[in-house]
Amino acid sequence: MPEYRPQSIEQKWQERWRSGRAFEVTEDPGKPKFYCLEMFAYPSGHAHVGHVRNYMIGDVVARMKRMRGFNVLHPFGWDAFGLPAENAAIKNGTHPETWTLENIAHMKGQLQRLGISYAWEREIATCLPEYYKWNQWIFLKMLERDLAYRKRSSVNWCPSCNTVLANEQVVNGGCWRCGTTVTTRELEQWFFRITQYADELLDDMTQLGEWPDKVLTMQSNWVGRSQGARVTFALESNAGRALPPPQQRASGSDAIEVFTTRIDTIYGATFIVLAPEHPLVQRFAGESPDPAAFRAKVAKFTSQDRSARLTGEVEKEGFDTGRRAINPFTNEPVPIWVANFVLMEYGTGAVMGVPGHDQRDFEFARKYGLPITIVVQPDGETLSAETMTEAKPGAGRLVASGEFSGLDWEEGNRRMTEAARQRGIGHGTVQYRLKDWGISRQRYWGTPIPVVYCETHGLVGVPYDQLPVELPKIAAFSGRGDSPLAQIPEFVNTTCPECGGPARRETDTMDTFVDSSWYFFRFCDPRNADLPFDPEHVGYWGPVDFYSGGVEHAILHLIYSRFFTRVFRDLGMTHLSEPFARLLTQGMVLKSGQVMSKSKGNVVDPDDMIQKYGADALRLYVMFVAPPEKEIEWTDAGLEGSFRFLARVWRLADSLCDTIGGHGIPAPSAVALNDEERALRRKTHQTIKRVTIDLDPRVHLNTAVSAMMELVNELYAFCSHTRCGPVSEDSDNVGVVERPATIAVLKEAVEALVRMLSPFAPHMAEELWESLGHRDGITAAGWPEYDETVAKAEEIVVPVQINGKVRARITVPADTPEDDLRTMVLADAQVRSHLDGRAVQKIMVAPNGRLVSIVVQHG
RNA sequence: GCCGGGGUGGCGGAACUGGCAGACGCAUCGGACUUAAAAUCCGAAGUCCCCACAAGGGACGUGCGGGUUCGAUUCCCGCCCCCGGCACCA
Repeated sequence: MPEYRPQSIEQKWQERWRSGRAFEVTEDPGKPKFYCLEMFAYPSGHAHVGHVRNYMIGDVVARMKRMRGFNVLHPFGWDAFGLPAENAAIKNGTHPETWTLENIAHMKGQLQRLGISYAWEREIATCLPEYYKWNQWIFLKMLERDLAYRKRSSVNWCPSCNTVLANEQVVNGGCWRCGTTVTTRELEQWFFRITQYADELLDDMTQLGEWPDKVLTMQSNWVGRSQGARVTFALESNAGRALPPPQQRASGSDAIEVFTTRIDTIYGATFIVLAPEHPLVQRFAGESPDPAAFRAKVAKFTSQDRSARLTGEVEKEGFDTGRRAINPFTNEPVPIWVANFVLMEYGTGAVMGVPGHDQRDFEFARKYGLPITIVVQPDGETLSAETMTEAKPGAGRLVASGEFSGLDWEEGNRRMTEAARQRGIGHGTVQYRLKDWGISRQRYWGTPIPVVYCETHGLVGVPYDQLPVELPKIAAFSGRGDSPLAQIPEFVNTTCPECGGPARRETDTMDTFVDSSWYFFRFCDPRNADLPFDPEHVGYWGPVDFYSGGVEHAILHLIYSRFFTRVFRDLGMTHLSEPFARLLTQGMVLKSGQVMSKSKGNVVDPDDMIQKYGADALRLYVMFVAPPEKEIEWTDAGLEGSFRFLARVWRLADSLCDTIGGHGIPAPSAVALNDEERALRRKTHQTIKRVTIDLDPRVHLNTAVSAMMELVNELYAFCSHTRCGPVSEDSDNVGVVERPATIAVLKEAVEALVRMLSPFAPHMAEELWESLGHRDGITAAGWPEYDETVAKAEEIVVPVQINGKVRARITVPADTPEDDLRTMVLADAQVRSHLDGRAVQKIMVAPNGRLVSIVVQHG
């Protein structure tokens, strides 16, 4: 008997799949489609087992769906633009393109050695002009529809390297290369107007029933919708005059507009706080008695570390501007302060301070001696402004709120919003945390933004027929100066498409998240030279039915992809709004409790494991050790266990293939079976049922493997009794199985097992399938079917509880009627000894006769 | 602080809708085979207690404390801890 030697088998089948184009697909209206996708890879160099876990999970699903008759699209590609390539160029002098393409070649080899069933002919790499051309195309469409626009925004700047830094190049506030403290600079940058879709992105999450709750929550936090109102506080100098009409007032500087979610507390608003960057602050400074001192106080706040201010690590501080505004509900003047905790980026950059009902305002008021007024009294409490030690946010009844006093706070909120609207001093509104997506990167290795700046025509999009704007080759990377592209005159200097006059190219490139926001559509039509994709192809394959990847992409990538899908929809290129029907976020692979990384030196290279145990054992181990969503701790012993299991299956099938591989073996349903044969057949069908459901729809890959292990254990026991198969070798008289019924049930069991195992261990399964006498490959063999009546147990063991404790077990035929069951239980000797003569108060049978429960008097 | 997920043997993990807790595997121990070992095959095993031992029996046991129920890992209430997200967001 040949030993299980995975290496030669795996090479053999990988070569056959490749030459037979086994996983390439075309559209087939006669078959249901299934689009199975794993997040494509960043070609960082060598993939470790943590990276490839995701691909193995997807491959099990793809292979299983193929066997179940689906037309499966399972493509792969490379998220090939990005900073590490550029960093490598700066450090080692390798060109980003060379570095990237070499990494792709290596990682592709690793994936092929794992036997992942990709349609490699559809492979894409985002760094190729044939791909990024379409990023530019999409950008121009967005520009036309006012979904792309320019505005000033700040970037990280290293004053020593004299260059812009990406967020990930800022380490603890310093430059990644020289450690110099990073400052910020204002630059004109490009934005995508994702906020236009904020409501839709939030509301449509109800359609994402097959996404993890975790991801939905994260996205919903990210969009951060809050319902509230904008209210205008007039400046005191204008208090005597009648207010001008609202449209003039909103833009005028004689009033302050605040955003609040609790307009019902406005009678308790005893001060106003402006962000240091608020436009009125500069005016107040100019009008103040000592403008220099005023500005110095403002500058103290604006110079505070940006991120620290945003995260609230800086102590709350403020100062009184000396100016006052009129609370439009109380008509009382309130002081206007400036403080570092108010952010210009959110809302209107001005807030009303309600210290009685907002903890932050409370602390601020106590610190600076500002008045506190209670305007909401919670049920069963009487608050007092003098004695309270913290603010009381939340529910209650309005007090000291004029005509609104006595109302419940929610009702008050509605009425006061309406009152503000009627009086022209405010309106209900919705505020989002989500901001427009800044896509400009002052980097080389990305998609050039297809825009030129003409001296006479200003900003002009590059015409579609001139796409792509190709990245020029750069000889050397210094990591200094402006955008690398700005340093190449041949690139920068161009002509205006409108007038032919001199023009300057945009030198920023796009955020690489643009590349990944639509690649799943490109896979449907990867070589299209006229469009990003043909709507017909996406119409057939879309949406992605099963998408898996790391939870680190829960927000950005997944929300940008949802945004892009809606943009394509509005361009008439797809009917879809949601790109991914089902999402699985796979857990990480840890080694000694830590994430694998090159710097920690704890990476496990799949190639090493393949060499030692084979790709099949590696795949099986990773699937078996935990559910796909959970993180796993790598152990060599576990991998060895999986190898042992595969070798056990190998010995079983190999030793039986002469017996069960022949022709003319009857179907198990056509012959009379003895008890043992019937039991094996039942186990076979039970296993098929469990594995089928565990894989689809549940994707509980670990329990599917357990079920197959149980079947193998049962098969070994069966062989041991019938003296055949792998256990016959040891014995003196090798058992030759002659009973056709035995052969029939063995054949059914082994063939079902091999087929079910094939998504996990495809090479071995193909090899065994072939040695069992099949020619057409295991995918064509289809998924085994189970017969519910065969799977059903004939006899069941019914536990008997007496006062909640299991005291006996009786074996009865399945489907014993409840009444009979009661009688049998009460007649059972064991039960009677436990009853000990006590009277039965109650006896009940669990649904399907799974358990009998008796209640007796204690005694 | 708000939101989401979780806490089960020595370890990874099972348990579909409230019905035998610990499937399957790892590690461990024992037996068979072997001159021996490895490999393989077969078997044991939650904890504690009773019994000289075994057979057998009992108590306890799914983070903690209560509750509902004939019956709770599962449902409800109140806590503790761990992981993840958001957060001076008005």
